[in-house]
Amino acid sequence: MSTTSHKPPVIGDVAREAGVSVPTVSRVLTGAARVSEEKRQRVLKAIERLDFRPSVTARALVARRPRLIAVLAGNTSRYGYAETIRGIEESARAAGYTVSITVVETADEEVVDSAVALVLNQPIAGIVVLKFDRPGVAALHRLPKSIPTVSISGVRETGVPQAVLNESDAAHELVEYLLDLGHRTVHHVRVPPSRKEDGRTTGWRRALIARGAEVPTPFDASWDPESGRIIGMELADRPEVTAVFCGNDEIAMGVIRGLYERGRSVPRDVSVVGFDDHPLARMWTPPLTTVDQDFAGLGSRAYGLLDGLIEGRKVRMFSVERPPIVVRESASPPRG
Amino acid sequence: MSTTSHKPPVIGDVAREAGVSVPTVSRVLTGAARVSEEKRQRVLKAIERLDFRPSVTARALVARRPRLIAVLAGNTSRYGYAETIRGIEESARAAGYTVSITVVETADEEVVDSAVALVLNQPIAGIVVLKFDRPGVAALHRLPKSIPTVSISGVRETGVPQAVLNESDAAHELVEYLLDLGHRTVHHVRVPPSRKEDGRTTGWRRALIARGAEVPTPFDASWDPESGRIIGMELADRPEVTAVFCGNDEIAMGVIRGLYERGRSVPRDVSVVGFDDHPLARMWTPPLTTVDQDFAGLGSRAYGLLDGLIEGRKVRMFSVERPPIVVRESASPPRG
DNA sequence: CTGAAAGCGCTAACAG
DNA sequence: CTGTTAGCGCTTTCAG
Repeated sequence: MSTTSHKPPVIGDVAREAGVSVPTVSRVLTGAARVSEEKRQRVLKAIERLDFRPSVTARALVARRPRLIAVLAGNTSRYGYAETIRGIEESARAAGYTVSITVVETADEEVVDSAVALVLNQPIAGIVVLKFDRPGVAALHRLPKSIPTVSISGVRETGVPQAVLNESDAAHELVEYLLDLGHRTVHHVRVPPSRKEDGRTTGWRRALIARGAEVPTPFDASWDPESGRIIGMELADRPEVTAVFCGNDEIAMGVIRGLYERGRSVPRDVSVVGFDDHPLARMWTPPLTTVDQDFAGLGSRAYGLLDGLIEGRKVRMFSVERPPIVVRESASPPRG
Repeated sequence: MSTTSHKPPVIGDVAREAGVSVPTVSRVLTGAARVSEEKRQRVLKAIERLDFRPSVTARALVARRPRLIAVLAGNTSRYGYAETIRGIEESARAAGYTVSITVVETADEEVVDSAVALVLNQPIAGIVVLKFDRPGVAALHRLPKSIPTVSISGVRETGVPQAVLNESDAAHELVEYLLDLGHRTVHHVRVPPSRKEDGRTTGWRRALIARGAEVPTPFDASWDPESGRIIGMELADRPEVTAVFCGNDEIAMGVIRGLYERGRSVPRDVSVVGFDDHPLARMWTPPLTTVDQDFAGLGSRAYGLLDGLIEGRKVRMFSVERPPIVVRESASPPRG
């Protein structure tokens, strides 16, 4: 006398349907022990007939460790973020983990706390926090120490294990390249920093100081290319500006556009370089000189560290990589 | 005599530490019933001291419905995908859901099945599948019917409830615009279609036929702008090509670059239009004429449908929006 | 208000 | 091989 309920079937329903005990069903489900072929078939049939799917929650409660990795980020769709997440997901998936994403919109306490609460409300094996911006940094600070956590950043910092792209060295090299071209100094348009100063800005500053060049006040852009365009228009009115180092390629494209709208040509009138090697950087006119950041690889390395933590292996605190600069056509010697 | 174990504390530990029963701890945790202020404080202290966090898995098993929404997509980092995911996550988070992402790399059966298995291996409340490509379509077909599912697409199709951006109408309008400018026909470079033909291509074809224009064979690009560049170079050698409608802005930018590298100018020599209104479309030289696709809104609408399904409300099968075209400077009347 | 008792759905340990 | 017996960690009756 089966009650036609509309709730999903449970293992007991299958057992009854197949005329076996619950553990026997479990055995065919997990393959943990041998079951006679006959009962096995009956069970399989019953499972099919009932469209039964074991409750992952119940399974998790009994034995299995969580197979979910949470990513906390200030953003998901901008190039660097999206690629980093892609790298994490790809590696995690290969290892049988699912990745969840929760964005931390601002660094406000409430916002951060509610995002963190959301994350902790899932059965997670570990957390990756993208520390590219203020919200990311804030989130990291609110996470309980008891959960395996790694961070991703553009600069080495103590705390949890960290995957980093050494941005300051790359920026340093890029600025030196500009200086070597003959520019007296290099102006800088930065993206929203994660703390006082990001690696890109630090590298720029150091290179300038090392060469005894003047260090101009940086311009502040948002993540929107449009903000770069506005700054580009301002820059167009300042003849002393001959070289500009932008915080990322999208901003560089905006800056170039702004310059162009004000009648200045790149690189003839002013050289502009970016950072990241966005897929469109090479399509731009002129093709952008920039730094090739392997974000997907970065995400992948972060997963590697996290996996070590989860498995209880001894993991090193840093996985650092030095991104190479890629010279194209948006920078040249200054005029005259 | 407390055993100093290194396993995370459970509710029983807290109860012992506070000198109360387990249900009492549970009551202060959930606020489900009144607890004397004194015991309440003792419990809170014990929780703090032990750094206890209730097992979400156990909680889920007892009562709570899953608070995880899975997104299945062929890709996560390309503009349209990333923005759509952002829209889903934003709405889901506002409603207290976390979003997981799993990529379906190809439409191969094994690949699709393992991605689907990964998703079903989490306690999920519902699924949204991005049906922008073959892998997405394939994944949708392998999903059990018993789980609330919605899809996102550029064209109306029967099946599960669906959020759609009416791409064919927009493409139709864009092609008409080009024809009105005086072009005899419009060539088409398409991105990888999700089925025989995508809405963008259908709209293009229909517009051409409606006007009695010749329908040239479309060119096939990948998602990589570089593939657009290659095609652009080919196009440069064909003087009969005066207008090109590209499957998305990134491809359009590649096409323009290829044309440019072969000495042709846009829009003077050939008009090129894109699709999506990528943030860089407006920065491009020339600024791209395109279709303004509200991907984030699309994701948000998809979440709305899914939420209805999860809550058991009656939900309509379609949430359709018609994206507007945005005229900028990459298209003009043909020369001569 | 509060403790004892009874599960949630599944797997593991233990006898046969 | 297979059924019975115990839980996993938490919430929810159900008596007091």
